[in-house]
Amino acid sequence: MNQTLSREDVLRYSQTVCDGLRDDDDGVRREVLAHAGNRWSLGVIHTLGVYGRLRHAEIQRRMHGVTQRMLTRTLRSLERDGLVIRTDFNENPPRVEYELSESGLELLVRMVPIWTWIVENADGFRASRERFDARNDGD
Amino acid sequence: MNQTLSREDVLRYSQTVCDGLRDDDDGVRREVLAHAGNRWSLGVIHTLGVYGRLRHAEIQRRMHGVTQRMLTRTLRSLERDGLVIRTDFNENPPRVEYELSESGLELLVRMVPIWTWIVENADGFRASRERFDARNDGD
DNA sequence: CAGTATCCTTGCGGATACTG
DNA sequence: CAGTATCCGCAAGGATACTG
Repeated sequence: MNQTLSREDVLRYSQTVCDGLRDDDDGVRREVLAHAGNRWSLGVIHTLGVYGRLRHAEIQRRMHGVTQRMLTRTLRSLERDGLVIRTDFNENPPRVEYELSESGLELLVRMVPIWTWIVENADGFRASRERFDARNDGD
Repeated sequence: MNQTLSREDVLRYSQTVCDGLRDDDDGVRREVLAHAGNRWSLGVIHTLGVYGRLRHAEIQRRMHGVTQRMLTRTLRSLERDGLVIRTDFNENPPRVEYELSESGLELLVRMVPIWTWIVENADGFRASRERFDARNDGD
């Protein structure tokens, strides 16, 4: 849990964040980052990471609660940024397979520590919220 | 760039993602994760990480383009999840200072690799998008 | 200075029905 | 099977004005 990472360690590296956030004219960086935070992207990346090549319906079956529409949208935006590779076999009935690109795998690798940390500390977050809400009820 | 991380390495760790995404009744985990991906949260966390304790207006000055309203909202939600500590000195004129909590620093630590990776590969993402858009123009 | 209050636009996410 | 096409509610994000 304790990373024995001093504030100085963080600062040394995190200057990149500042620089990167500023000159992002087209917003690409922020949008790639958004893949980490939105409803389905991480789930898709993870599913493809674990199971390899999958068809549309197979992904949907392995994820909880995605609609067909949102899955399509998510896959499109991931494909656009090169994180997911789409292969259309042009068959009838249609067969399309999705797999994680090298890039997508790299993102997954870097997301795992964060997600693990969140899961481990979920109770702490919940508690913090309860305290906050209690404090702000009496206003 | 090459992480020499095999697909197996990733899978070993990333099972947590799957488990964590499923039984998240109140959505706390996903919402904490969202701090990583939304417009301003990461910027605030980074700014407080670099500069330490800051007042509302000082944060705004150091970030590019945040409105007062969005900064307040962002700070509130971060405070609620215990990532940021708010200290109100109850003075007049008002003085309120914000700083990163231990928890917030831990998130920042885990965000730095992702952000660094995104910044380094931004050109690749841009290129991927152009190819994608070109492909899908001819439809 | 550190906020609220108000109004507005945009896009996310979901439900449902339809198509090649 | 792998999508589109519609329609919808909701929250993010922004502009502007006001307050203790």
